[in-house]
Amino acid sequence: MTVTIYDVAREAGVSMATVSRVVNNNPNVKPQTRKKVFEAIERLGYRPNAVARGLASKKTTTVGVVIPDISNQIFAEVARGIEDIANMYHYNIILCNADKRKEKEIRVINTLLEKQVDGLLFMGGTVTEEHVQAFRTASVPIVLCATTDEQATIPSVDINHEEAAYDAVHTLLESGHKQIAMISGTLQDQSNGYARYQGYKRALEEAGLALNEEYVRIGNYRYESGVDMMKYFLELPERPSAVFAATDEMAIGAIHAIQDAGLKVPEDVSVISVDNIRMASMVRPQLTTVAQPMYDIGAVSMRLLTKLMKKEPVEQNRVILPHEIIRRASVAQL
Amino acid sequence: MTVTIYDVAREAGVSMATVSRVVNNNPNVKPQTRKKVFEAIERLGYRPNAVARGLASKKTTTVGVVIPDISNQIFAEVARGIEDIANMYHYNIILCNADKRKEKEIRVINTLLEKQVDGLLFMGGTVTEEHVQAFRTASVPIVLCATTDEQATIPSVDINHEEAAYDAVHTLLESGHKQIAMISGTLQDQSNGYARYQGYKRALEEAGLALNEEYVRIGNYRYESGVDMMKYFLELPERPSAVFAATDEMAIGAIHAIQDAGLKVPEDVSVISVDNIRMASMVRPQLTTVAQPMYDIGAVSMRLLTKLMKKEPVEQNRVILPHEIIRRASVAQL
DNA sequence: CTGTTAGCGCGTTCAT
DNA sequence: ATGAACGCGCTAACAG
Repeated sequence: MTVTIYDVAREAGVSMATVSRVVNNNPNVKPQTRKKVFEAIERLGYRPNAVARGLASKKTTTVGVVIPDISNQIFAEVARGIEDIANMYHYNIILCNADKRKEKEIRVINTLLEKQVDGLLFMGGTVTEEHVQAFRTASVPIVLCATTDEQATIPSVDINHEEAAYDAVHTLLESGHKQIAMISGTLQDQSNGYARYQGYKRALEEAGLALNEEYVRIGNYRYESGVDMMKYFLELPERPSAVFAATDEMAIGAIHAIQDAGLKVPEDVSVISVDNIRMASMVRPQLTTVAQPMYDIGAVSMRLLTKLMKKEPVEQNRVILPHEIIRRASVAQL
Repeated sequence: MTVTIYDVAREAGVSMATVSRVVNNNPNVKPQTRKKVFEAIERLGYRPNAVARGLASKKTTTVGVVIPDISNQIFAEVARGIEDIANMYHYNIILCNADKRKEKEIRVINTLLEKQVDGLLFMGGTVTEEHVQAFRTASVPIVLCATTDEQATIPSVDINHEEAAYDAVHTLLESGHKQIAMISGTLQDQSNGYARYQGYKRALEEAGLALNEEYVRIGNYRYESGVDMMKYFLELPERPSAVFAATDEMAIGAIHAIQDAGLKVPEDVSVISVDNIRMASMVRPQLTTVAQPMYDIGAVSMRLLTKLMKKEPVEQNRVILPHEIIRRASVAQL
């Protein structure tokens, strides 16, 4: 039924070793023989069995990627970067969605390892002790992508979230704002939620401004929570003149909440955030935000992983990519 | 170095066959023996090798999914549906991005087949003769997801795009609009671009309205082209009173082009489209659109595939899911 | 340049 | 209920 390397060998009148050489581009084959083999392959419709190959060679030319949420623009963009570089180095990708649930993350890490991937890219999400534990049992390299572990023991590629947030708030400060609210992500989330909140805090402190608890709400990174939290701020006796959202999505929600209340952005309230997803320029007014280089994060982490897999020397196990403020139209000068 | 079923067998004082039985939940094992084996597995940190297992059993419990564009909200949503059902039936997913390029689509189909997936889900995109050819060489079931082939020979799950478009335009007609422009996708794209254009045409015809060539522009499904095409319409001597966009993204672009020109939606121009992506309710005014059940398309197609893989009987090889108009705020009554 | 041979780690008869 | 032995399709020495 299925045609094997053996059938091809018989059809071409050579040994299976020769067929294997041809298929694997081994130069040690006479051109004529090579041609015969190719013809036999064509005639029989032979398709190499990657599973058998993987077992024999102990390599699958496949890397596993765990993604927290496939429907999140940010991760999708990072994934593109990963993909492109993977392709370039002839690796295939197994993308596994983990729903942002730790239990499922651990599970997919293990199935990926069972499938004998040559390397693993763990994207986004918080890296707990349990994760580190699971990574430790792996015999292949792993790199964290768009996240880091607290002990900084695992190779990773990310931006400095604290600084990005600091820069965003600082931009507001520069424009004369003093009543700056924040729509944060969960403080449990080490690398994103917590770090961005810390950046907000530091910027205020350095400006000599007191932290007002009423001015900090915790959202869930999504649009709807941006709307809700902004509504809350709008009803405060002393309305903030600007708000910093931890993500673009929440910022866009905030913009709409402001508009729905009959106010204008940025005239009445300024909005800024971090991310620079495509949607940031698909709102009116267009969103001013601190861009994180999503594609590059993916690309660089995949590149790092290829080096690790090939046991090439790497200069840096832990790379921080630069962020950049994109000034659009959602922040007013006071 | 790597611990195999053999090591476990020795450690537990049984044969490898017994270990295999335990790992595969074969009931023919004395509870006590089972316990011993589990302990040995634990002690050694044994992790089954899915590659070896795949070779021996000729099953990988993995299905391949080719996705045209991972950063497209629609496909991401469909993928979630696929994922959930796959999980339910204990299949793993290999997600492969194909960049909407035919050549790459064919390539990933082949690598997926080489990897011995138990089934294949082909998502979105146009299905050409070449695709059908590649599918034919497969010895595993394949289902098309959010697309169909012209000859209707391959199992598929989709909506009726022609009717969805018809309903959208009909909604405009009902509201009294007579000058209805369309921002279409490429007419080369059988299942989406072309079909939706046909629906537009039929609705106009049935209403006794002439098709005005100036009122039809071809976009590329994305926001920017929605902006551009709308600008074109706005400069026409006789501005349309409503526009039907083939996708929500282009519709949102159109809304912003209208607003940027100092006009209002829907007072000056109404906008409607097909898709109902999350962003549709993340604009002002919120977008009226014909919803396609993206999650369900994914879920149903995966369910169909599981049946095919298990050789269970299926009632319908080709399922059309219902669409539904979501009335929000972008269409005015004239 | 080509063929022979021995596994890779595991599922699966077939005995016992 | 358990074990011995074979083979899945291929790569990788080793010979020649």
